[in-house]
Amino acid sequence: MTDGRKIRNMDEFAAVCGISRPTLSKYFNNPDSVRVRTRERIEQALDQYDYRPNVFAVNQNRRTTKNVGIVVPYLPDPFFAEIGRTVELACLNAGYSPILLSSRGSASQEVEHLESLRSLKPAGVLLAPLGRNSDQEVIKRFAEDVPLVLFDANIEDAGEAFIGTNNFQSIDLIVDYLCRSGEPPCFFEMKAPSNPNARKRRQAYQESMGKQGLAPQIYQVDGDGWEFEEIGSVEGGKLLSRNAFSTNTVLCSNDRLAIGLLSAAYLQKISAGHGEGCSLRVAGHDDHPFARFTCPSLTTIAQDYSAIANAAVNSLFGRIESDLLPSERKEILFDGTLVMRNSA
Amino acid sequence: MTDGRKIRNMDEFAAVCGISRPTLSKYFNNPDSVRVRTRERIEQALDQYDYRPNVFAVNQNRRTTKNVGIVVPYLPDPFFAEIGRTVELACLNAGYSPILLSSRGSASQEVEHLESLRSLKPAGVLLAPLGRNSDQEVIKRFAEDVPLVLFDANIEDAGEAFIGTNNFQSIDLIVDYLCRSGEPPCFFEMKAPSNPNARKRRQAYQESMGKQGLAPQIYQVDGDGWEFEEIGSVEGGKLLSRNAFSTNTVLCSNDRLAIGLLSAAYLQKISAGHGEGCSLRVAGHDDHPFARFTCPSLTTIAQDYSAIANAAVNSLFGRIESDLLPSERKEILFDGTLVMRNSA
DNA sequence: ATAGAATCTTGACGCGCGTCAAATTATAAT
DNA sequence: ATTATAATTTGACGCGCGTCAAGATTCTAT
Repeated sequence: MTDGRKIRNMDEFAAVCGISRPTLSKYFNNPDSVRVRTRERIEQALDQYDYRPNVFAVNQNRRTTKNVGIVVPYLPDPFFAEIGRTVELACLNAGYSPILLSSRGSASQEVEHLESLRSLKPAGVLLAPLGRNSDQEVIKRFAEDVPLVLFDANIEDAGEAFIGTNNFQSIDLIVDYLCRSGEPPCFFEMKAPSNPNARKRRQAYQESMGKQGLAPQIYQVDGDGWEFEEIGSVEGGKLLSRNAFSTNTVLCSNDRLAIGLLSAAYLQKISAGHGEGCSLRVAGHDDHPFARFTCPSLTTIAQDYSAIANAAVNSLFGRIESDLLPSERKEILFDGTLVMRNSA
Repeated sequence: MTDGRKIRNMDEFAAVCGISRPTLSKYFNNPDSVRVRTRERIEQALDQYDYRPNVFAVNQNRRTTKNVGIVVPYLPDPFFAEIGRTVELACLNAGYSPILLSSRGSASQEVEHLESLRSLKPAGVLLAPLGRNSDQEVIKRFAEDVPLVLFDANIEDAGEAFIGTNNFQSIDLIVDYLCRSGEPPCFFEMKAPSNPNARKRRQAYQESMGKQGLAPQIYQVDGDGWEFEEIGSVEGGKLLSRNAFSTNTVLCSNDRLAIGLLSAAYLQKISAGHGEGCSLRVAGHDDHPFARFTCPSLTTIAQDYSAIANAAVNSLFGRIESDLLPSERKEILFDGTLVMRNSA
């Protein structure tokens, strides 16, 4: 349907569609800001000659762009791929241009991303920080210039808002379930977790056990980086073979550790699950995309991906579009839901 | 170390560092194109006043940018996350700005990404096409305007080059291994695979079996979309419970199907593996990041991610930097390696 | 039909940088 | 020291679009 002539810029397009350039500019900025008849004429011309405003010229001149940065700690981790994708979609639906970046587990990469985002004059940035390793000062300074919303992992006082899962609720939920359905759980985690959620979950576990009048038992293993399955498998395997767990029920700080632990159990021919003849129950947290396919399938807590993504996006756009000064910092926590499968 | 004054543009930076603006422009375009002493002066000023050229202004005026688009079919798939990440790194190391996009399994999204990349005036695009579902005509037309290199999945005659794995070699390798170590394999795949690699692997399987004088047995199951584990689990589970496989050895078209199949076997208490008392051997293809943690761990073919990524990137940059006309289309195939684990 | 408000057109400037030609200066080689 | 060569400076234009003010044209309501 495209005409032979190629439109090189807005002036030429203005010529062929008989609308002045400033009006076109207004239209592209917001189609509803022009009269209906004008809009129709423009859109008619638009699918006759396929013209798009030059992105660079547009962004150079607008005081603020429609770009939104999304930075996650580690994209090959399916959890972050999933939530990153959801946030991305929410941005698109709101008419913004999302740019999804992965910090690859490195704080300097995280800062680097923020710096290069800054030069894209983004309308705002959605950041799932690395956590402990993040350069918190840099992030706070960044938030002074650019509207910033944190999700998944919190950094005190940084950004406009934090959206995440209520680890105290979710851990309490699964601890309660585990206690009701069998032996009380011990807690399996990494010694120096980079993710602040991990610390919250440990505390939550301790609280929950306390509430039930039980003594918490925590097993912390060495390990660094993002190879959680490997760590769960190797270090968890050691604990299993030493018969070190004080109960037959292990609550893992996250699903990826649980996946590793289950694979170690399998190797040692320890049959995991909640059925007859099973000697090990394993539970996780996050409802990892892979959790349905572990052997046995993993009982876990599902975070409400889309609720978190939407709340984060709305929180950011609310701030952006109401030109108000940053209001008081908000923290929104969503409840997790228990996903009962076969491992516990 | 930054001075109080803020540099707003290249003119101001030229003033404070005593170098003319055109020379600065040259420097930012290529630091080695200016005299050493000049470069030193610039870089000295550069970390005194932190100035960065405006991305939009730069890209608006350069005939071709340093942007490189990377489009993969589905980013939540760890395989593509991994290879996408590797390609991204290779671009960064070559001094380009990668933009990683996911088609989310949709052909229209794939085309949309190409269109929006076009308006970023990219130096080139690296595309792992959806395959069967891709709009091949659009992609070919796109390649007329923008240097394009395909990887992972081929589209005949599209782009400058295709880089992938030699499925005939890799499948032959694993078929041979499976035959030597036990019963010859049957082949498990989806009925209408969107990925062209799947078709090649089926052919390769048939050829390999033929070479050994054996009759191929192919099981094709229904299923659409990207939930391969689910399909492998549900449909593979049906086959298992009907005892439909003609041999105890199943070669899956890819690891994700195999992961699903293994989970189904576990559910049905069929012990998979190559050891004593095992009644099912399962093999996959791709060396999925989780293949090490399935139960049992998955014997599979490892694709050489980084070789593919580097070859793709080099192929693209070779074309970009030598301003030659597109030379003859190249196809580079890398051999896969056998990863022996416990499932077969 | 007519006034008033809403919308559009005209013309012009600016954004920050790429790029070019001519003039000037620095460097290397004789 | 002289010359050839390479690098830099100066001044200027253009890229494509945002934005503004003044005037012309619609539209809406009475």
